[in-house]
Amino acid sequence: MAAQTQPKQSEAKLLVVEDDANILELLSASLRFAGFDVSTATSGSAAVSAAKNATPDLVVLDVMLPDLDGFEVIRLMREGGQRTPVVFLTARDGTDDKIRGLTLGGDDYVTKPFSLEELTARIRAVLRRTTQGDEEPSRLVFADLELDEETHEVYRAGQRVQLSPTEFKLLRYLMLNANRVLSKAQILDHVWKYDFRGDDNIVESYISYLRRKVDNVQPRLIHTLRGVGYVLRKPAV
Amino acid sequence: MAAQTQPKQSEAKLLVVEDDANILELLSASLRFAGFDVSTATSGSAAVSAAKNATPDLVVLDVMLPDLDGFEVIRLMREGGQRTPVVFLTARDGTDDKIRGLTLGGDDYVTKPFSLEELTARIRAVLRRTTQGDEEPSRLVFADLELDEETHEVYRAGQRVQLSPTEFKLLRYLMLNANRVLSKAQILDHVWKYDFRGDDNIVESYISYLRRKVDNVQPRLIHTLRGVGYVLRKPAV
DNA sequence: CCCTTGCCTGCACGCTGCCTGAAAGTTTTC
DNA sequence: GAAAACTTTCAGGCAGCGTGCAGGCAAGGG
Repeated sequence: MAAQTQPKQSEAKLLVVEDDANILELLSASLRFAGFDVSTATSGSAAVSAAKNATPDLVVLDVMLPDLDGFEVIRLMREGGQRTPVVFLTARDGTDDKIRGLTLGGDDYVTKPFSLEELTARIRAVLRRTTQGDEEPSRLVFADLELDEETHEVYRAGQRVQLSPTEFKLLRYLMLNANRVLSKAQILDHVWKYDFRGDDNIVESYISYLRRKVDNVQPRLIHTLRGVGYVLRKPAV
Repeated sequence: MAAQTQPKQSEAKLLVVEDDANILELLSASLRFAGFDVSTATSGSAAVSAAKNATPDLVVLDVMLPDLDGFEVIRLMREGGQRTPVVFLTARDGTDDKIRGLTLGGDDYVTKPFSLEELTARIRAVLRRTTQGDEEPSRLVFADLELDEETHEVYRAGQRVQLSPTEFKLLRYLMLNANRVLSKAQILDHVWKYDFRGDDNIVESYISYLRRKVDNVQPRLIHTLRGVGYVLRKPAV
């Protein structure tokens, strides 16, 4: 495992609202580690008052809560004059029409089960577009590799490359952690959904796909460290 | 065994939780020797209260415990507001799917059987990244020999050298104990897994590999003390 | 000076970890 | 509802690695 101080947007204050203790723990541990200042609540009413006191920059909000649902929570918060952006966590139902139209106000949502990579990417995106003065670019660059988080476009040596969703998430994770050695377990924990029960081999497969698509030219950027993991870096000097 | 005052991070307080008496003894003895301030517990509930009282900087935690499992222990500790980082000890079973998610939040894990070298390296890595102000560099330097614990890169006289996992661990152990004479038995005990039952000759073999790869230039740094052991040091003046 | 002992290292064997092609299963798209 | 795209699993193959063995060499003592 490697340290993971996210370059910027760290210290943004997040309020995470989730009643499932396991998921709350999962979220708060990894978001704190990603550099956010995290506070938590486990019910709708607690969330409303926490939002009043803590004035978070963004709320991560499960829509399914024991007392009020997420929409009520937001309504109450906004009646109080707060216009805090929100990333909702929703069940996969799909039938939940209320979710539709959420992205209009600059908010976003992620369906459960999600991957941490995906959630943090959404959080970063929402913060990026709600923070005026947008110092935060949506384009990741490493060597001659470029990845645009907004348009989902990827270029290697100027050439456009088409990636599948999982390939894209994996590459983004590698780029965000360039020069850091990542174990397969770590990659699995961040890039795959938290309920994934497959084995490490799938990481090998996707590394293989990525190599074919974006690392088929010199210099090679994706390196294997046998028995340890993978790392995105410029070759040794 | 020789004295082994680790340069820094010593005096960090560790809580070691393990129900197997032999392993607990092995761990606490060698971690104390490595300069840590070690307290112990042999059950999950004892661990929770010990953590409350002793406020350790890091917990070394077997996931398999007679009463609560390691995950419960951590959840209880964190519900109590403690954010202590953890290095988990897990069986190699693989059947334990709870292992997923362990690398989140800056924690890490080591599978049994492990080598002491490996465990202490993980402990140091976790402490390094959870201690703010990170005074602790991940780079070991001795003469013109450099070893980066995070990227696993090794340089001799500026030249990049590729090492196998065991070669890397052995060199790290030598560098951490530079100027200290290490017997073959001692090296075996620290660098190889604790259930290794082979003979001393394997240490000779790996010293030989290391010499070829990183000690093939002047001045020679790896020295044999016939009948005693090996030592990494600059030649006598 | 020779013998003993400890150390060095080339070699070989088997194992493990990794890569990748292909098939099977799933989801999305049209 | 069919086709396409994507995800996941499986298995074969390969290279790197760990380990034991044995021959040779060097150091030190008698």
